[in-house]
Amino acid sequence: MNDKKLYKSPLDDCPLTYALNIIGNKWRLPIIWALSKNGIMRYNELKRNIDGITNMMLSQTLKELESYEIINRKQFMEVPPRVEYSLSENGENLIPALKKLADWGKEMQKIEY
Amino acid sequence: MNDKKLYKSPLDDCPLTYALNIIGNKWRLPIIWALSKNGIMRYNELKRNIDGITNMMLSQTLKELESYEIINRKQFMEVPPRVEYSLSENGENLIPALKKLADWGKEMQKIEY
DNA sequence: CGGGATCCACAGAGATACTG
DNA sequence: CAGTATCTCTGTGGATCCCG
Repeated sequence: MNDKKLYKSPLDDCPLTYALNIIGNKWRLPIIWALSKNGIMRYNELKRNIDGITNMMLSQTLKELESYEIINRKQFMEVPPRVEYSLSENGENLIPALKKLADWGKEMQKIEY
Repeated sequence: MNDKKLYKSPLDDCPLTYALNIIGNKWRLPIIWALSKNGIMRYNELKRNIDGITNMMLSQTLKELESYEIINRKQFMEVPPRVEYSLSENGENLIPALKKLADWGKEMQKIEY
């Protein structure tokens, strides 16, 4: 399961660098954001919600986020298959920090160019 | 000056994505962090302080941060040349948000693996 | 001292097609 | 429905050398 996990810097001394490695990839934020807004979501629901993401990127990123225990994956043994994703507690704890960053970003957008 | 600026997504709708594009590059955080700790710093001082950074990466990243108006560059017409860098107000405003993220990262580091 | 120019390597993202 | 497997390509970072 956690055979690979981080592929950036293995020895993440700085907590800030560590955090940014987690959310820095292209599709992680969109997924976290979507789950934060909608609560529990299924695979194809996420795919429809996140514009431009491919199956490969979605499933790969979901697996990574799961390995960080930022999201929960709940699989139902049914036909057709059903899998539900949601933010874990770690994931929820991230949201306020992201909001702060977003506030800063909003101010920045106003003054640039 | 701002002939190129962003080379990620030109139309950054989301303020969060916008913020992450700004701080997401490899050396931007280390530079911001160093300036936040030390106040005013000279070029070679930064270089000594940031482990592993090359001239190219340092000067390029400084220019980018300057174009975002996150840092100030003050050049003195002396021989030998002297240039001082420091955080601008935008840069200072970023620090609290980063601290929040770092707090989260610290919690994450504790529970993983 | 404080950079700039050029060339190159490689990780990470994308396209496409297939499967339990 | 919920994913995987390959293969390719581009952007970002790095090495090295040069300049005012």
